[in-house]
Amino acid sequence: MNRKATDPRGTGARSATLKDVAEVAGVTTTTVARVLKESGYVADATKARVLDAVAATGYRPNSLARSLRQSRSHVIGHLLKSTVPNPFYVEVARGAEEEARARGYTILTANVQHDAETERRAVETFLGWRADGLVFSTPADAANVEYAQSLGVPLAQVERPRSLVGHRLVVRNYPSAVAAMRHLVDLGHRRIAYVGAELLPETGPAALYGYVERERFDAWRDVMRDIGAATDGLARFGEAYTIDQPTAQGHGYQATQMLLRMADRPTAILASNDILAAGALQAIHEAGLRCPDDISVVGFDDTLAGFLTPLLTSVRLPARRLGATAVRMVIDEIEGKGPPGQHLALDAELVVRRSTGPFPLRR
Amino acid sequence: MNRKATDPRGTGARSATLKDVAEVAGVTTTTVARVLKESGYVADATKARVLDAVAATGYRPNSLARSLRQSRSHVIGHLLKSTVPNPFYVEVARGAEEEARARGYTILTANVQHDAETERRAVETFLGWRADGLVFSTPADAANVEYAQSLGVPLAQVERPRSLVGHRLVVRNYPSAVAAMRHLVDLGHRRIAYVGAELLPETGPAALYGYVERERFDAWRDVMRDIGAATDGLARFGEAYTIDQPTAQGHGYQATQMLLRMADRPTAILASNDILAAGALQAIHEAGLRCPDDISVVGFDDTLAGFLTPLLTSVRLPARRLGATAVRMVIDEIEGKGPPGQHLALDAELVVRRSTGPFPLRR
DNA sequence: CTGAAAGCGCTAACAT
DNA sequence: ATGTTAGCGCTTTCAG
Repeated sequence: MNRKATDPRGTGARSATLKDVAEVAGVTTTTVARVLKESGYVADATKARVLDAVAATGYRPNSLARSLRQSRSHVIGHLLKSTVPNPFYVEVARGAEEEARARGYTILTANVQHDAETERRAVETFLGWRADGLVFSTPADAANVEYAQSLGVPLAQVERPRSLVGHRLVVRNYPSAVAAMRHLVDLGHRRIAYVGAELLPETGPAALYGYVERERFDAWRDVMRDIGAATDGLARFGEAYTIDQPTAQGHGYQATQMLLRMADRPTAILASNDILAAGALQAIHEAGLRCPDDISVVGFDDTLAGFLTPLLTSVRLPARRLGATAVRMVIDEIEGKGPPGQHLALDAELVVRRSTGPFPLRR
Repeated sequence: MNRKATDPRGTGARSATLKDVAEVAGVTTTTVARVLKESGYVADATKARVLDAVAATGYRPNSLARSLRQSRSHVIGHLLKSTVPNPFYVEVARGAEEEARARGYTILTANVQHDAETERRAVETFLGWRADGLVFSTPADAANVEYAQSLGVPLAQVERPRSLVGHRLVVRNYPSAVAAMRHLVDLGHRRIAYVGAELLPETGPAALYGYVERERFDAWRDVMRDIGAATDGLARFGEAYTIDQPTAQGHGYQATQMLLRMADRPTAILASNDILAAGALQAIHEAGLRCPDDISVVGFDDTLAGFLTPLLTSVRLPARRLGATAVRMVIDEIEGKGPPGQHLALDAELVVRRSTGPFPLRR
């Protein structure tokens, strides 16, 4: 058998090339290629011989060579801000992978946590592989997004876009937060606290980043105003969580402790994510109170909700669809099937579980 | 400026090639290459001109071309069994990525959940990209691993190896489970229940897969025997969790309900993972009991532990190191720096939090 | 110290 | 219905 090519590891397993197949089938590489991509006319007899040869040689197309030749890699680079401890991004990644595979693309993933420098290097790596498009699932730094954009690479930003370039995909946080609040109000609550991450300024580049928290907070404020409830001292902001110290004993825990010490303490809490809500549940438990009997809690993201005690009422984000849609937009743009720079907002859904109950208590 | 090459999207952003740089610097591609990889003699003056040209053209090496030419892609394919809802695999992925980047490799990831067919396709994709090595972070099907092995691709299996090929990396579950049990025994517990996933047969291909659960169970059984405690009715097996219905209300919950109904109910529970432990906490809470006052709980994996109420005592797995080490072994083999087929076991560590307390109660 | 030339495996335009 | 040919961008001998 033909073994003239390189075989670095000496495994004797150099994979067959088109040429190998062609020789076995007694045709040229062109014909083999035609058979494999089912284009152009090939006689049935030849076709059969070629397919036999493909099977006999164990031929496997070389994506490297194809990409180089076509100046199209069919690779999408996916930059994930973080995946720990928040499974949200894992689902985004899955959605992205499924969509890409369905369209014949491969996803290159980089977990960049929240580091601008790591993100920059990942962009360079992806461009080195001549990725046809990029997806930033929550960009760490606007500069990186704009850099890629300036190079003409089709790209999408998922949640918390950092700038106005490329496709932007967000969650409609406001209405779902309003729904969560309405749920509490319908249960009879009027004294509802808000435990969230720090709000960033409304202007400047941070405005984009902060809109998730801002929308959730605005919903709380607006509903409270609509029902004519007092809000003094009921909104607590702090650091949602630190990636390297995943624990419920952070801001959610501490803020709730303070709320419970208030003379006129709240009867319900809207937390801006499940991690904060987990901290709230912990504080409630330690204070000897019961949820939802003494106080109701609503989370956001629906990541930990199903594992907490009691099962947490939370707002579920369309994570998988977010990833899939971002990839679809980018591929459509690459293939000239869709316009660039689309802006889309997907709906989230309130999942009612057991951490919310009526007030005043019926017993 | 030279724009003869393809520019499919008409962005005017065709990236510069070695040739472009060479023309600007007034040398040949050979010289540019020499400067870039800092090998061979290049006059300082030429070097400077080349570097200027690199900067001026915005040259970025084409990994596709380099890989094709060298028959070495510097790509490692990473097959992840699942990432939801268990953050364990996310950490494995991070470890793998960090190690790979440090060694100049790129990781291609595929989330294959638990599906053998998806896994097979991912292997094909990776081989299509001529990955230099593969890492199966918990293989779904032995056949896929053996197939890759038969092709001579260096590979590693992380936890739950399905066959005896390639590098195998596991966690020393037994001693850490013994440590967890000793912790409970030291607290005065003698009636300790075990809530785990179904044990698979000890022989046949499933034996490899089942060893994780088997080791954790064996530790429970052995310690119980050592302290002369009765074990009748105290071991409960079931489905740990279903990927698409992430909830604490599964086996852990139900098994604990049954345990709590026993006449001589256990004073502590060893759960074989945090999800089962979350279910146990839920059942305890709903039964009107308190943890650890009435019953202690120990989890495994330390994934949800930090978010549960009360904070769960759990065994932390060296997830990041697992991923990094698997990649290191594979790269070492690729580069001829290490032997193939290594078998390594890493230690896990008991993290004591608040779900475990003394028995009998001191109050 | 630098250059010329071949070729990695594939595709696509152009023959025949 | 099949073949010829010319590269994609890079690395690697081999010359000079």
